[in-house]
Parts: sequence; structure tokens; C-alpha cells
Amino acid sequence: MSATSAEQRAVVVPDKPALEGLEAKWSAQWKADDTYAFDRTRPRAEVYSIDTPPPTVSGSLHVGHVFSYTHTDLVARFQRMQGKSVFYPMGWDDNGLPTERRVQNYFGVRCDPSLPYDADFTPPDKPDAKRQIPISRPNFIELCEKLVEQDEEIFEDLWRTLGLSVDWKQHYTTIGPKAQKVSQRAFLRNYARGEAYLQEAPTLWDVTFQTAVAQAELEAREYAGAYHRVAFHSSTGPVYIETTRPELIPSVVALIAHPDDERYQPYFGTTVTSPVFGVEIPVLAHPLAEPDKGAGIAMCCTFGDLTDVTWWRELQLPVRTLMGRDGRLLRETPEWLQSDEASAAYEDLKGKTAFSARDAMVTMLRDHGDLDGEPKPTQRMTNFYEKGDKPLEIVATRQWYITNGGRDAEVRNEMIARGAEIDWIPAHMKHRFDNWVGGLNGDWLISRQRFFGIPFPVWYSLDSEGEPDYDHPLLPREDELPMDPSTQAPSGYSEDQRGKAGGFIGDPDVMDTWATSSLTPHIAGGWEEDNDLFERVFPMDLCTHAHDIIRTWLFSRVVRSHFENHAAPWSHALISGFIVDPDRKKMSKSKGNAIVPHDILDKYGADAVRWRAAMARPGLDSPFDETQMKVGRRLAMKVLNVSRFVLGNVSGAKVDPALVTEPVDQALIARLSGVVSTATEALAGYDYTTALEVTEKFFWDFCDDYVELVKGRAYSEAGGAATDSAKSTLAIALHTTLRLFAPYLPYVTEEVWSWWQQGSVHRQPWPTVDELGAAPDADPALLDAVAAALQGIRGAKSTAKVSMRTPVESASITGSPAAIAAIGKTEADLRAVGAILGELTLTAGADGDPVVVQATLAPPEG
RNA sequence: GGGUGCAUAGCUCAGCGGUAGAGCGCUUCCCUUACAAGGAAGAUGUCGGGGGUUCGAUCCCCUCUGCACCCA
Repeated sequence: MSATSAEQRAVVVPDKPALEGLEAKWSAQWKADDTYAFDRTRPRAEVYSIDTPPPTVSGSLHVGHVFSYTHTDLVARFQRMQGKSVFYPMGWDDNGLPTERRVQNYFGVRCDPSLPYDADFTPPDKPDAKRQIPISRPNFIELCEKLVEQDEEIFEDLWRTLGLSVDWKQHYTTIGPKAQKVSQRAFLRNYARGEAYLQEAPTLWDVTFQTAVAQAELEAREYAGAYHRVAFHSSTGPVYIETTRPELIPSVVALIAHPDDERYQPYFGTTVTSPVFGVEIPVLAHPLAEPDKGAGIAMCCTFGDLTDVTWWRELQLPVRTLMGRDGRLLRETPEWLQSDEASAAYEDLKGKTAFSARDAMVTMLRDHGDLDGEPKPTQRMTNFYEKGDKPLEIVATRQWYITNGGRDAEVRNEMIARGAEIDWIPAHMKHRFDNWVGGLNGDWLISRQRFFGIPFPVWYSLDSEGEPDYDHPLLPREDELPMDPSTQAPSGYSEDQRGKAGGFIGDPDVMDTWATSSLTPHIAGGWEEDNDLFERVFPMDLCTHAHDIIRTWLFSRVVRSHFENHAAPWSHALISGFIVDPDRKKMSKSKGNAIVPHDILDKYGADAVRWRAAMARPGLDSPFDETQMKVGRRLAMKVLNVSRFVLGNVSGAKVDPALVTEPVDQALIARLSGVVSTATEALAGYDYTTALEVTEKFFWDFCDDYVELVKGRAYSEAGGAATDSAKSTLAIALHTTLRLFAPYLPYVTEEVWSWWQQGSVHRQPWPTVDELGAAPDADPALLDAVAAALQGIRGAKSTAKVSMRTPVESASITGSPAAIAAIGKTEADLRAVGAILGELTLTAGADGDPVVVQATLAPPEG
């Protein structure tokens, strides 16, 4: 449908257009009109579906998020105007540890699962984070739900202000019933196919949060430690090792050196005894031992680090668990330390944290003469949970895993093949995916020993001794979901059998939040609940987020889709860069360099912020610079002003290319036609920045040169075809430019659209070359010649330091024949804008000659 | 140590085989009835260093240096 005057309405242009208040006015209107509603009756081919990251509502958003979400919205708006039915839902990630932590601090409580529910509980008026009140798990979850509701309102408000064209009716949360059902169903299917399994194994463990942690959540950080040179004893004298963790000496199971290391070859196959405790352990060979590191021989404890785990597994060593889940050494003396000597020594270590136990151990080593020299300080890379601040321990626990290729090269290759099905923007981001998948060292650990999460839909029967049968979990049927095994009994059992011999227990763990958010296409798309919808939106067209979560969110969704749907979850992954601070450091709340989006939105307006976001190309980090916001704001202001001018004077002009008859007007339309095709092609290829740049360049030239040039003709009272041509050209240019800008500047374009057109600009068809008629055949270079002439006239006045209104007594313009011919075609316009009163001489020179203007200015008025 | 990206005007970035572009900033000027939250004009660079391919390199290849991020 091409816009005609019939769709125009009475033109109403405000006297003093302003940017202030546009966000409130139009976001309310869009909500009321359901402007961005997804039409689910359209077939898959006419749908454009988007998987957008559910923000962590208990966290805080900074400008980096705002930019990345804007990138998604630019694409969404373009696709919508291209005629697609855009499926653009928003989710909130409200499940998991971040919410728990926020609830603990906000209300001053902590969860104690052993307590009964208290229906009358109200949180304290003045929460004391240091003296948290213990409350039951149901009470705790109630508070979580209450708080996330508040947080989600604030987030929705921000996204609406930013102008995201989300269909809010499609919204979901990662803790809500929809997400529970999908997460539990997908888990049951994974289990049935053998992709999910329960295993007792050494696990990275955060002692603060007392939960297992997945590989994707690790962060290696520099951590201060010290090398302790410690003597083990053999029949031929001491063997020295160097360790940063002497407190683990009680759990040592072997000394290990490289098989080629000649220094230790005589020891292989023999035993030594540990210092202080006198435990006999073997000396073994393994290629992971590094001959040039420390003494070249290492002690293997279960477990000090991931190398220990490898050694333990490959050399079939015993487990000697020393570290408790609370980060303290066991309070009971371990059975392998039962000798008088060992048990006496262990008294000094019982129940101590790793830190205090190290001190005590060093003292004992020194007393025994087994510490050689003094500890040498060192910095080493240590694994931390990304949200934690104590180094991770490794403890053997029973956890749920999903296969992801970390233990199976064939699955790993399948994942990489899925990654290759995705169109990565920019392309090099695929390397991060491949790199991550290639470096996996274990399956995906999805269980967490926490409270506010989706429970595993699993029970275990108890035998006559009351021992759980982990090998044969009891599972619900899919039609019983969502369910909670802590309050519901499995089929064939009654609630009073819970925890009793011959009865059952529920799996106490919850799924990690990534186990749920890995299913966002399924949750949002109505998988198995509304398959009619799911088939219209899946696999999706686009996912957008910053490069930091390729290894987590992006990869985990590929894993789930691969197993469940045998497909990549989307055809395109648009990866944003970070907004870094002016020193190019990553923005983060903890560093205090994060910019709060609310402030800049208030100060510069949503359109200006979006404009700046659009200038950040995919994948490139971009330093935050406030002065750039001003540029966007100026553009938005310019759109208002030039629209006011055009519409205030050409009211009634028809948006009809057939009326464009003057050569310079046709040249403008021809140039616009080029802009439309370049912008369209760029946006179709997700290059929103180039599309904006060409549109903006056209727009400023239009304002600075064309509008000035045709002012006189457009407002000539005499009228006639030349006047109609100018008016129509102005109207067409505005009508087209507003739509080209609409994805970037949704507010100001909607405001202007409302002055003279029906409906929302955001539901208009994207401009096409066809609708511009035959004029595109004209030569746009004509405009350049005229602009050069205009620039020459202005230059003469600027050099003379006089007003632009100063009359020109006579002027002579030289240039290439083509340029002079072009200028000749618009001489009347040029005279009007340049105030050329007297003679204007046009002289054609040789091809390639630049346009040169010599002007004699009228003397200044006395 | 492995991987990826980047290095062009004071700043932020385009360009990517035919000896440089934009915006901001800067200088000077202009209240011109769309806009002073504006307009006009102007200055600014051995395109990180060194090799190579080519008639010709900011652009392609090699190498070095520096920065950032990811993984060990």
C-alpha cells in the first residue's frame, strides 16, 4: 500500500515542537493501541521471531544492556515494517541465586529449609543484613516472588521508555509456571534419552553459597598464595615438593612426577610417608606433572585442584575427603588418620577454614623440621565462582548433569556443527563458540543446592534401611507438571511415607537458572503447550546479546535445541560488544564505573540514546562518551524542526512522485532512491549502522542544501507546476525519511507522523524504490553540482564575514560541463537562496574541473 | 601458552589496491521568520614499526610492537 493523500489527515503542527514528554506520550499510546502485537495467524514464512535475553531482574542494568537490547529492537522494527509478523517477547530472569541474595539483603532474612511454614510471617521493618532472620523455604520463596514482581515493573518501565517494540503479552519469567513446566518436561525428556544423569563426582564447590558451580560460571582470578617447600620421607631420605596448599597434606593420596623426569624415576613404584601424619602414599608417574614447575613433583590431594581430579580418575586413587561443604576441614578425624601421631596432629586442624588450617599446618611442619626454608609468596590463577569471593573447593557430591560434549568428542562435534548452522554477526564470534565447545572438560552441571529455583521433578524410593535408591529415580508424568517433589508425593506413595524407610524422599536440589534460560525459545514459543504457536516461531530468526554469554546462554540453548529439536535454535546470532568506560575498561557495578540508563535517558531522551546505540556496530566494544548523546539528540531535534517547516508550509502537498517534474527535485528523489536501497540492503544484513549513516547523510544534506534551495519555489504564491514539484518532493522526502528513521528514532518519527498521517509510522511499510516512481532515473550528481555552487556562494559570504542574507551583485561560476549544465537547470533556485540579484555567469570548462564561484557582494549597509 | 579482534585527524569511528573521509572537538563568522538545544566557512593526518607482492599498498601477505577480550 503506498501512502496517498487520502491517508493524510488535517496537518496539525505544534508551534514549538519539543522532545520532552514524547516517551511518556507515545509509549502509553503504543500500549493502548497494542502497536507491536504479534499476529499469530501468520505462517512461519511471514514471521520473524526473536529470542532476547531475559534480564536478571535482581541485578541492575547499565548502558551496555540498553545498547544491546536496542540493537535487537532496530532489527525487530525493520522486519515489522518489511511486513513480517514480529514475535518479540520479553522474559525476566528472576530465578536463582541473584534473587536469593537480594531477598536476603532487602528483607534481612535467610532460608532455613528445616523450619516449618509460618503463614503470619512479616519481614522486619528494619532489616539487618548481619543478623538475618531464619525463615522456612516456602516463606523465603514468597518473599522472592514478592520482590521480583516489584523489580519486574521497574524493568518493564525502563524498556518501554527506551521504546523496545516488545509484545508484552508474550512475556515470561524464569521462575513462573510456564518456565517450570518447560524446564521439568525438557529435563524428563533429557533423562529418558540418557542425556541427563545423576552422578557422584568431584565438583567445583562454592563454600560461601554452599552450592556446586558449573564450568561456565568459573572465573579465573589472580590470588595471592605462597609456595611451601615440604619434605616427604622415603627410605633414601626426604623428597621435597612445593605446594600452595599445605593444609591439604592430611588428604594427600600420592606424589606424582612426569614419567620422563629422571630425578624421580627411581621413586616410581615406591612409597613415601607424609610429613607430620606419617601416612604411606605411592609415588606415581603422570604426564600432567610439570617437571619445570616447583620441585617437579607434586602432591595429589582429593581434591586441591582440577589436575588432582584427573590424577584421581586416571590413576585410580582413593578419595580422602578433607574439606567440608562449609569450607572447613572435617570435624571428625578421618579414618586414614587414625594412627596416634596423625590423629593427634589432626586435632589442631579440625573444623578450621582453609586459611586458618594453613597457618596451623605450617607451624606443625616447622616444628617437625619438614618445612624447608620459608614460604615464598606467589600470585597464581585460581578458579572462583563468578559471583563469589572465595576460591572454589572441589568436593565429591551427587549432582545432575546434562551431556554437552564435555566428555564425548562425537557430541562435541555435533555441537560445533550446530554452531556452524548459525549465521554469526559478526562472523568471527563463531570462534568463541568453537573455542568454548572445544575446551569443555566435563558435562554440564545443572543442579544447585539452593532454594529459589525450579525443583527437579524427581523422587527417590527409600529401602528398608532408609537409604535412597539413586539408580532408579521416581518420575512424574508430563501431565503432572509443574510439580514440586518437596510437597508432592510420587505416584503409589502417600505423603506420610516421606523420609521413612520403605517410603521416599524428594530431590532437594533446584535447577540452575541457565538450565531454565537455555529453554527460552521453548518457554516463549509455547513448546508442547501451544504447538501451533511453536511451529510458527521455532527455530527462531534471531538471538541478540553481548559476547560475554556466548559460552553460557548461547551455548546452552544450542545444547537443548540440539537434543530436543535436532536444530539450531535460531538462524542468526547478532552479538553486541560492550560499552566500556572512557579508559576502555569493562563497565561493572562493582567497579563503580557503570552508567545508569535512567540518567542518560532522562537527560538526552530515548531517541538520542538509541541513536548512539545504533552507532555501535555488532561485536565492537564502544567507549561511553556523553558528548555522543548530544549528537543523537540534535538529530532528533532536527527531525522535529525540519518537519515542522516542511509541513507548516506544504500542507496539502501530495505524496505523489508523478508531480515531481523539476530536474533538481528529480535528482533529490533519485538520491533518496539510492539511500532506500542501500539502507534496506544493510538492514537486511543486520548492518543497522550503515543504514543509519546513509539515511542521516541524506537527511542533513536535505536540510542544509535542498530545503534551502527550494524554499523560494515551494512557497511561491504564484504556484504552478514548479511549485507543485518542490512541494511534492518535500512531502515525499519527509514521508520516506521518517520511515527510514523510524527504527532508530521511534519517538520523534511517530510524533511527526501524527502531525499529518494516520496510524503509527511503526506499522507502515518500509520504503521501497518502486514507490518513488520514475524519478530515480534522474542523475543524483546534479545535486552535488548545485551543492558545490551553493557552498561557493556561502563561502564567499563567510570569508567576507557577512550575513548569509547579504545580496550578491554578480557572480560567476565555472566548472565541468556537466556541473555547469546541472547548475543551469536550477539557476532560479540558486539565485533565490544565494540572494543573487545581478548577473550570474555560468562558464563550462573541462571535464573534471571543480566548481568555483566568484562573487561580488553588495557593500555592507551603512 | 592457545585463540579472536583492534591499531587511520586531539576524540569516536568509516574506508579496504589507484597516494585520505565523517561526526565530535577546535578556529572564524552569521540572530537567515524550521531550528542559537541553530547555521556557514575553515584548519587538522609520513593511515603503529619493518619487510614482501604489485606499475601502484592505508587496504593483500609476512613479521614485530602495543591494546582489548576469550580460553588454559
